[in-house]
Amino acid sequence: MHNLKEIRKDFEAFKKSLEKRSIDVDLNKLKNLDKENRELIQKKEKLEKEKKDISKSKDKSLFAKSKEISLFLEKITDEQKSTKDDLEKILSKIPNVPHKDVPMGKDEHDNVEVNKSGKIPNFDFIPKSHYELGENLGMLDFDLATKTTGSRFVFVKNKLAMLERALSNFMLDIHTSKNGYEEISPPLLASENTMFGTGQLPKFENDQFEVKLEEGTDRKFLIPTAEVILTNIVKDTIVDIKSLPLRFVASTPCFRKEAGSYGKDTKGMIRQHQFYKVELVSIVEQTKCLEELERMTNCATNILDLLELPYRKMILCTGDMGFSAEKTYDIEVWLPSENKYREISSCSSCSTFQAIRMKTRYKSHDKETVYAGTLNGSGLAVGRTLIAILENYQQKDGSVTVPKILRPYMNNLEKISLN
RNA sequence: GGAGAGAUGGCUGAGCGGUUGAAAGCACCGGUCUUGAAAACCGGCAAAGGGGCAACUCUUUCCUGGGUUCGAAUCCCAGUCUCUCCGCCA
Repeated sequence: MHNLKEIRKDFEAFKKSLEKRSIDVDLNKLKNLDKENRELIQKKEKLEKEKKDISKSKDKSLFAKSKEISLFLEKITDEQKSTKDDLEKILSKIPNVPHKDVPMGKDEHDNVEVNKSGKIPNFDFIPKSHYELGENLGMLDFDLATKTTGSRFVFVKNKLAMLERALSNFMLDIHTSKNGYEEISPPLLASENTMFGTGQLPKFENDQFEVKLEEGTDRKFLIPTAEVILTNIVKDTIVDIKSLPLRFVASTPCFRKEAGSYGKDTKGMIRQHQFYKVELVSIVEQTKCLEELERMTNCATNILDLLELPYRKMILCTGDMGFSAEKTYDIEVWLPSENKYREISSCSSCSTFQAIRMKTRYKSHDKETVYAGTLNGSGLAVGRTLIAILENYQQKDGSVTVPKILRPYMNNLEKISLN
């Protein structure tokens, strides 16, 4: 969320900075509501002061007047409250402003490649897709998931289930022992307020799975990413600056409705309603966001290096960035069957955008209370890593070689095959 | 599910109708002392919002939302959460 005070300082500049992003918000209305709101506040405070003075004076002759003021004050207060609500409603739906480094663009076609890494495998046969490989091995079962649950779910079985588990453990080990992240096993449900904090609500309610609970109780949502729950660890707190940066990692299932992506990636497990992801979250001093973004992205690509998977790093253009981000790198892994790179990680700096929503602050070195910076990134999406391994490590006979670094996590298994 | 107890500043914790934004302690910051540090002593230290170029000033906030009152952290009602005991399930 944006700081109204900052917006006010230079409204035109703010307006301009958002032109790069596709937004459906009436910024002029925002400006007017802000003005109206402040006028009402002044009126209100004047009355409150009057009332307070009377009560302090303990002058009985003025008590009746105070009562009168109360009545009027009630009206003004209601009016101010509803103006404030309208204001917040608009404000909460405005996306973060892109950082200057971010290239202008409309959609994913305008993203810019930063670098490539790894060797694209050369096959002397036509490489199969991950779902062909998985189904032939009898270790990916989409039909079974349709039977028990519905579309966009999958059963991962046998050695591939083991591989999935190995991937999680491997990634967690690297991030905790080498990259300084603290491992967390968090709740998978988040409250409405938590979802608001990271920006999933109110604008993207349609993408979320809400859990049906008893009437009258607080709403709860299945987390679409561990980012939500890990970032909100510092919700409503003034963090000790000495404890920064905070770095958390978790491997959790993620749940997404994927509304609006009907017909997209319907085959295979690229786009599922449920998938495992190892998520990295950093809470930093607001001046250190971009520095941390580079670090975090390196933590993610390091996993691909270790797995010896070819990838490229992209910087997202203004039109393709997520709601809360000021700058985002996508890491895309090579998928032989599609003959192209596909997203396997997304690392974003959210500047103070989420911190303002969550009320996460710290005392800066010059003793000011300021908002923290938050970052999140996948390190990596486990399901898609599984796909990448299947496709890049496939053999002519339909078996799959286990990447060397994972073998210790799989009883030294070297090959996944039918037998 | 039944019975109690509680929710106060970064933390611990007093206050139970009127200069209480809130005692005290810890933590933190500044100073004296010290070769340096520790200790001791002195001083400072909440957040959000409004007005002002600024010094500064005003308002709100003691879980949340209502109510009583000229006046509420303090009284009443509703809700949320936490803890203890019993039951139930793991």
